[in-house]
Amino acid sequence: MENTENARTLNFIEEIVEEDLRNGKNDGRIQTRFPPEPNGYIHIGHAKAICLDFGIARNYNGKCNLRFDDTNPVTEDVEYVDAIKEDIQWLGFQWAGEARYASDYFDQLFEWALLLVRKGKAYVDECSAEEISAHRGVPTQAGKESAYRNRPVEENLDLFMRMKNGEFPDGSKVLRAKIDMTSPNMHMRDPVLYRIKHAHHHRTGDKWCVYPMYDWAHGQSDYIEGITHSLCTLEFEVHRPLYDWCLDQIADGDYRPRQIEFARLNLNYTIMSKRKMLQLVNEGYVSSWDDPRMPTICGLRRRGYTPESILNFVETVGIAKRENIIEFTLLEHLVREDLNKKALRVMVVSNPVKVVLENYPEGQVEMMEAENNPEDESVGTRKIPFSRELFIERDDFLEDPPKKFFRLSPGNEVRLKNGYIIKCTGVDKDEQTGEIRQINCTYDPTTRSGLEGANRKVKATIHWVSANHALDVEVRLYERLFMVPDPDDVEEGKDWKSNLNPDSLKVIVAKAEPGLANAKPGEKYQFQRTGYFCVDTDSKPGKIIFNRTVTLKDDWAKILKQ
RNA sequence: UGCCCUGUAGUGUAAUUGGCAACACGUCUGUCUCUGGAUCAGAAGACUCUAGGUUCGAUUCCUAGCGGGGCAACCA
Repeated sequence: MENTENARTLNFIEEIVEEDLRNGKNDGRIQTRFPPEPNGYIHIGHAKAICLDFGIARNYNGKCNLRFDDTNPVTEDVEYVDAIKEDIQWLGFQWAGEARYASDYFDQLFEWALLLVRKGKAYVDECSAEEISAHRGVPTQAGKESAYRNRPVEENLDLFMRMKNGEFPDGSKVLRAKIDMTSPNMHMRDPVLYRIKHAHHHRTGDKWCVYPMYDWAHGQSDYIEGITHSLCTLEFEVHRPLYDWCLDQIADGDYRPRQIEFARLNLNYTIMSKRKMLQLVNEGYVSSWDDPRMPTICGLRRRGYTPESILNFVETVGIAKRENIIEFTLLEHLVREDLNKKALRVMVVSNPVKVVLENYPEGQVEMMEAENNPEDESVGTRKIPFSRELFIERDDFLEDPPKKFFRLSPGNEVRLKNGYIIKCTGVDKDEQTGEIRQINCTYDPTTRSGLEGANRKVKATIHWVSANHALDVEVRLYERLFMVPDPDDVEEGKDWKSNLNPDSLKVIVAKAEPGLANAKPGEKYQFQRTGYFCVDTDSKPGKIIFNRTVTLKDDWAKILKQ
């Protein structure tokens, strides 16, 4: 019974893998790879691919390589290489051996291209990009062959070598595969294999001035690395015939890597395009790639998301081939679930109003004991100072409360978490504005937490901090970055940025229990009754900064809406 | 007027390969509680895109439609 509980059904890729294993394909070897292009930071969508690629390897006793797909030097940079490595490791994965680079294979790739030319399967085209594009035709109509398509092998060889030697300017020539200009698959209409770029490459420097295209580099790199299952997203589906064609040109034995496509991850209320993320950073809509509002891995990390929550998310979302848009609430649920087990509970008042306990001795301070996490006894307890003057949340008091309001109101009792039961006797208001300046209460000395008298039933428990002991902390309250589920859904003339939420960040100063003065960057807390918070990397001793990861579920807020 | 992929509760993923459509999130009730958190119990919600066909029986197989997505970078 318990076994079936754990036996998750296989996704379609695992089915293929197990089938291959049963058939003894590739001698039972499982080899995958995660192939990011180092032209941006990786995001939660990449996390899906990472979990798949590394997960398959892990579960089937295989290996997963990390391979940077760095065939386009003009958009790529080492800055991204380091960040990508860090993010993968933070998620809990480790690639086999050293990180690899498509650029490691440039010599081999070039040799194979030469082989293609000699076989009469590739030619140097001197048409302009525009002409090539025009000749390619449209999906519903066949293309036209280039005038250079049938030149002699020797001439192609000579020209290609001279391309490599830097004799021609950028864009003047390309090497194209000779396949079929009438193919219904556009990618088979003599795809470009090499282009001239006199560009500095972040690894190979100025060695090359011809660079392979994705289609020539990717499958061949897979082949070199002995990849068995080359997993990628749906948009590469139409490339697969070309992927296979390229491999067939250079492979001799039975072994071939197999490309399998799955649907990428989409999340509502967010964008998943590196281009758009870059724009948000460059135009100052967010502070950086690791801004806690970004769906990047580093952004989520800074926001307070745990690797476990992201892994669970990817697992829950599943792998299939149909387009999907996942609800953000699922991600939030999973981070709450994880943080509920791990986060230490503390009391922080974000919108304070003063409470004075009229019958509590002036100058007296009691140290109250508080559980650090009711879900985990092993993390123990701590002491919090209690005194005559306290801060509570302004929202926890209502002078004229509706029926279902259980918190503090005149004549009503409420429990102070880890403290006493108090009763409101009245309020002091600003004569001009009517704003409540101070709430007056009496406390019942017999109801201290842990004492017999504390067992009395009280409708609500609220959190508090001692006014004289409170620590001022900066709290960054984050909301979703976009106001609408689909940020790309805009009316004529507007662009996706018009859907940005102007209130996605609100910074406040809150009153925290004094022990938080020692909070360290990265630590995660639950502000009781409020939400989960993570100490920001900008935080320093003397200036503690918290990022709100996610709010707690709030039934009262729901009642208010009704 | 082409090719490829894909249609199962609001969302996502299943259905042991042809046997009463399940799970998670979300929604709604209620229970419990020194967090209106967590927990626990329960409910609603799906003509499985449509129409034919094969079959005792179809989400599953076949045919034809329809809807959604992708493909026309010297990007990946």
